[in-house]
Amino acid sequence: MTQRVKETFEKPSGPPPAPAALAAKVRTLAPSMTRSMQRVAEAVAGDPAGCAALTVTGLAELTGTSEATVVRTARLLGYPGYRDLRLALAGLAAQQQSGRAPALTTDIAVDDPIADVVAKLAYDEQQTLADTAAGLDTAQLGAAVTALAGARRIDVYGVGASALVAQDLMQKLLRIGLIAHAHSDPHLAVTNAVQLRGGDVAVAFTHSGSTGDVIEPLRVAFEHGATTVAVTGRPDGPVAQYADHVLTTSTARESELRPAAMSSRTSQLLVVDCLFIGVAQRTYEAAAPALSASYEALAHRHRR
Amino acid sequence: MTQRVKETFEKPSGPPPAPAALAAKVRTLAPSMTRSMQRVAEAVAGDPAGCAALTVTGLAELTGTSEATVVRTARLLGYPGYRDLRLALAGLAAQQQSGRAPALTTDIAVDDPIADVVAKLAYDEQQTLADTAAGLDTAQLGAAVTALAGARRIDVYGVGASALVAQDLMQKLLRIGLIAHAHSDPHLAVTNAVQLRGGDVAVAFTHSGSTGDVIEPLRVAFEHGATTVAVTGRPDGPVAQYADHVLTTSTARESELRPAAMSSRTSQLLVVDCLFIGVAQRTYEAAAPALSASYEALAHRHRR
DNA sequence: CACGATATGAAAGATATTTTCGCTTCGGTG
DNA sequence: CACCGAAGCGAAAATATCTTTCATATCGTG
Repeated sequence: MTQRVKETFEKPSGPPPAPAALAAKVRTLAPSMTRSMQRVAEAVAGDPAGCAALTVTGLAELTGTSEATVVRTARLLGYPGYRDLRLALAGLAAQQQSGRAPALTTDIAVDDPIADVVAKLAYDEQQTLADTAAGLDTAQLGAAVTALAGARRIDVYGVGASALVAQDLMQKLLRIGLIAHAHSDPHLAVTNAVQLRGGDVAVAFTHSGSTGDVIEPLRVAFEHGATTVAVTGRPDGPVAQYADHVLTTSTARESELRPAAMSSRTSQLLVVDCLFIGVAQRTYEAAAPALSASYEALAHRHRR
Repeated sequence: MTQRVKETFEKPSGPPPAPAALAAKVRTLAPSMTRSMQRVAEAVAGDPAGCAALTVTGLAELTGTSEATVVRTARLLGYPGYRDLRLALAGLAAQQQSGRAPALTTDIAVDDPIADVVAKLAYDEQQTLADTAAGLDTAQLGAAVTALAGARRIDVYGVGASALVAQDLMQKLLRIGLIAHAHSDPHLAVTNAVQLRGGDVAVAFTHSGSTGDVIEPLRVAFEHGATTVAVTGRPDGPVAQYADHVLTTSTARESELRPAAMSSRTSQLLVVDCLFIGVAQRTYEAAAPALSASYEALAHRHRR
């Protein structure tokens, strides 16, 4: 068995920097930012139009940081430099200007009436979906789909809330005739990961990007030559180290009443759906009959 | 000695240069432009996005002119310099980009590019959320929340894709200190339902409203005096017969590639979240510490 | 409290933009 | 037809802006 090691760890190599996904990206990457960078990111996300009018030096002064920090932030957000961030900012500003009013989210309070809770939750989850869609790297997604579609065997890892997402992916893949297993028991996951080899695929779900119980089996799968996919909210987290393809899920603000698990689940499930549809497309000949077959099988279990 | 004068163009004194009116401005000012400037203006009006990516030098070369001419053109168009023209160009490009609607009303086709799949799925799920929120009966929801918050014991039923939703609800309820069990095995579900009595709550998830494996335990729970809640897409289906409270989930159109399970899951999960937040609000005193406690317990399982 | 790792900004270095300035062209004029 | 002046134009200098480097400051950790 050859020891696989990932060489480049910093360049996300995302194709073109996303235009509208900026706010989402800021939120997604915020945790991995330093204090100074967060100040810059905050300013940028808060007032795109205003910041677009500033030079590096200007923005540095405004945020009480240095030019270097501004450039670093721009890089982290996926642009080659400040100049390009600025262009994107101008674009964003123009969109907001012409488009609809920017989204403002209110937190859910303890004494909110139930109707408000429904409205706010629905809104937040819609936002999460939009952010996720905007932030998804379609190249990575396509690569993951290709790998899945041709896999001999697929393992899916996830614990806690992500275990359900893993199950969901497994169910869907099974339904179109692929061989998939979802593991939520870390020990069994590792035990099974050892069986994987080239041509197989391992998918790990972890919002934090640092869930040891999920990283471990992914690492084993990676080192055994399987194609590995990480679905995480922290594309720069430890899990990415062992992932051939990283799919980024969006992070919504969480509050006391709304744990992160809630929006991360929504986000992860969208990714699952995308993977599923993508694979179904690629394997259409085989998937179509399988889909209707499983539907038929269910019919008789329904009363009438 | 010849008196040399700094080459300046009159400021139109218009406050900010218009963003979208650029094409018009080019046409208006074309007659007063020199040949070289016209070439530049033409390029700019013809391909804003492309030009926004170019530096002065680049645009000068592209148009076969010089940097100076490019700057002069920018001035004539009302911008202080090329830099600002470039920003406006980026904004214009972004507007045009977002302007054309991606025809999201269509179904997902087998040959849709992956980017379209993402957009359509996200859009559909957003739609599902909106529909669900709009169609949810807050009175029923409130009643269900009240029942859950005061329950001695909670059973949750769901099979197939709904099993995951049931699990999700269980996980959330457990996290705030309630006693909940999710059953996906119909036999065990019935066996356990027998244990329920007044003050207990049973929740059933079934999109079709006619899944026998889920209706049966709910019926048993109902007959044993438990408060029963049905989350279904068919509020008039068989399951409603044994439900004290019916929460309606939305049904999106399904197609060959997009099974109903997909949108029903999204819809059901929103209901779960609403129930969860509702209960957390009612039991805030107990829930708040429980929430942070479970968060703490998880922390050490994360690397770093 | 020492240590290594990371974060940060000042200033040097590289690019991009703006200005300067002379060359060229062209139309009119003596 | 030679001459002149005005306007167009671009090469290159001057300036502004962006990027990189590097030394210092800071933080968490053992």
